[in-house]
Amino acid sequence: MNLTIKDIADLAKVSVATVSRVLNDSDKVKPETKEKILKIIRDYGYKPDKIASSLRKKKTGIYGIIFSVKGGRVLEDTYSTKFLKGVLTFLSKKGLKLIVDIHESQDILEYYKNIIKSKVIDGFILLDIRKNDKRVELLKNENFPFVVIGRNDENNFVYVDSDNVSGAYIAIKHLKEIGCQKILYISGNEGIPVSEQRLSGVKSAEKDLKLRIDIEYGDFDEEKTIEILKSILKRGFNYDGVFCASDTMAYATIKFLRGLGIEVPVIGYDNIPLSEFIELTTVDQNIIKIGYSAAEALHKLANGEEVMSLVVPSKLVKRKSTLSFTTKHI
Amino acid sequence: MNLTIKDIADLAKVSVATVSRVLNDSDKVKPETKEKILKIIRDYGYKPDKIASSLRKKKTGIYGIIFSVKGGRVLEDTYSTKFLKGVLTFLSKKGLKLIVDIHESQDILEYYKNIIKSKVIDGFILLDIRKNDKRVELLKNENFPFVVIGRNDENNFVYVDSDNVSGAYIAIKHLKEIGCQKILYISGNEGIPVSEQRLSGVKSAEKDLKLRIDIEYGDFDEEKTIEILKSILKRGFNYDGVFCASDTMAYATIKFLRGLGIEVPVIGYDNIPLSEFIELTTVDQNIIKIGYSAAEALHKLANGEEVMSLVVPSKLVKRKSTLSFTTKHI
DNA sequence: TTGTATGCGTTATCAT
DNA sequence: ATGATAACGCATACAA
Repeated sequence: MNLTIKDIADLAKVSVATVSRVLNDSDKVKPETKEKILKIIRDYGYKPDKIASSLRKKKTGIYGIIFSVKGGRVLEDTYSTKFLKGVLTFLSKKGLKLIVDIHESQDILEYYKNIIKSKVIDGFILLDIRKNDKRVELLKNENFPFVVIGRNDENNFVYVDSDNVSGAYIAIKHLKEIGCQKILYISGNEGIPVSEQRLSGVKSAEKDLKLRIDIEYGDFDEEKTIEILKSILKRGFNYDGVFCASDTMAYATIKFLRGLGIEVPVIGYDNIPLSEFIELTTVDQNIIKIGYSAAEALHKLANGEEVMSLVVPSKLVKRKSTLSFTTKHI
Repeated sequence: MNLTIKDIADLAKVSVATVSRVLNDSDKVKPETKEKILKIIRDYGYKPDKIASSLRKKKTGIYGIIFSVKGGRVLEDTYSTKFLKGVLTFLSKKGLKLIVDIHESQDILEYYKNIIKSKVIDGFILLDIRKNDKRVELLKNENFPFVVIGRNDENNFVYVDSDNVSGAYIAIKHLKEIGCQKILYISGNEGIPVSEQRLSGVKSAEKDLKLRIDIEYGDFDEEKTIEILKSILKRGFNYDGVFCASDTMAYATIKFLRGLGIEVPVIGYDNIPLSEFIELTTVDQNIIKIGYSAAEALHKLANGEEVMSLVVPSKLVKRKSTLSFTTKHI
């Protein structure tokens, strides 16, 4: 049989109200009685029932994140785990919990709605945000706390995003530093925010650093990258540096060019595990930090605090794919 | 303002008891009134408060898993995500939830104890099981439902484990099939269950298939593997096939031997992402299935059903690290 | 500073 | 087949 607050009250010869007060360290309790109660709580190993407490307080201390099985983060890549680790690092420090869930993408709105009404979580972290995301509309209507990872055009919400602009900028800057003058940038899909942000960083670096940078639009993947390179080769490949919007593209680039005997500095984006292996210089988004900050923001939001959106800086991880060229170029 | 069961009862002109009955589809309710109530529930979009329900039912429909930050699965590798994906696939199908947590390894028992007493979860999945694992003792004492991933010596609990014995067996069998006769097996650390199971599979394959297999004890990691290979090379390397207890070891082996101009079929274990990249033949544990089965077992256990432990078969993923030798050997 | 009493939204027991 | 009502364990408004 498990102890309840009533049992503790009886043992301490006080009322449940007083025990409840020390449990939530309300100040209006005499130090002596507080000590007495705490001792009994310790001696008997009493822990309050969080479900009962949640029902009363209308707060559970549990937050939620839903991974889409199709079309979004699938909870299979290292992004997901690193992100989770960041989130959990914050939450566990505060004694808070996280419900991780997955869902097929169809009736996703209904799914969110059910979870909200079931009252088990205090707030959501939203992944894979899209333009005119219906979830944002729903959560705002329900006045339910949430934090978005990434941005869209509206940004009528609190978000935590990677600083793609400066991330791309520092990559180009590094190419310049090792002596590159005419650079090829293979972008991600046109029209999606991440691509536009990275492209914008590339363009401002081009201006600031007085470089010549050609832009090609890829799709973050290998095949398209190789297509692009092939068509460039027809008119002659005369770049002394390549920057790609993803590590996958960078990998494809190196492999393809090497097959043709062309060796040129290449930088990728994301720092996926493969990149360490092939020693690819790349932009690391600091995903753990993003997760941590998102959890922190959500918790504040759920407690009625004012919260600002946040852009987390990335850092360049320098490896052989550029460093091995430093001597040649200088 | 959110609807409660009382509101629905009033709208339907019945008592809350009746509404509760249709909610939990108890059979003792007239079809017409049931329909009437269901219609109102649908029309008004009512969803019961799970916290209130949990308090009454003494069940939340939430399960828990705790990752150790130090010394265990760190929620950083692909094992963790694949496993989670399996678990969540089952749970989401049943409308159940999962709390994912991390914890520093120190007062881990206290941590489990707190969570149990807080009443928020109905059962645990235990990772990184060890000999005489204190958590097992605790959970058994508390009579709290749990399922273990892996085994130890006692096995006085329900577990879901990978079939390391047959996994190792099929690897050796494949080596034999491509013509290997004298095989080197580099084991994992002596004395831990996984190592012993894989070794046992190797040994029975040795007998069954009439092979000559030499055993060396490594530690699942690169450095030790290379040490072992170096010492073998002193007396001459005369193996025509190598099987390693991990992909990492297999990778080290290939790299090291290749550096010496030695090309020999190599098989690893785990099918980590790198292995696809380097085209390493390896044993895949089917981690997603393990996660799925564990969640299923836990749910049954938490509902008082009898549950058997389970050993999930692995499969061999054949790639170039062995297939490129098929012609030579035949 | 402490106690009393009520309610949080359900489910279960016992009537009817 | 349905209703009235007492729990579930805790937190809080109000009283003392």
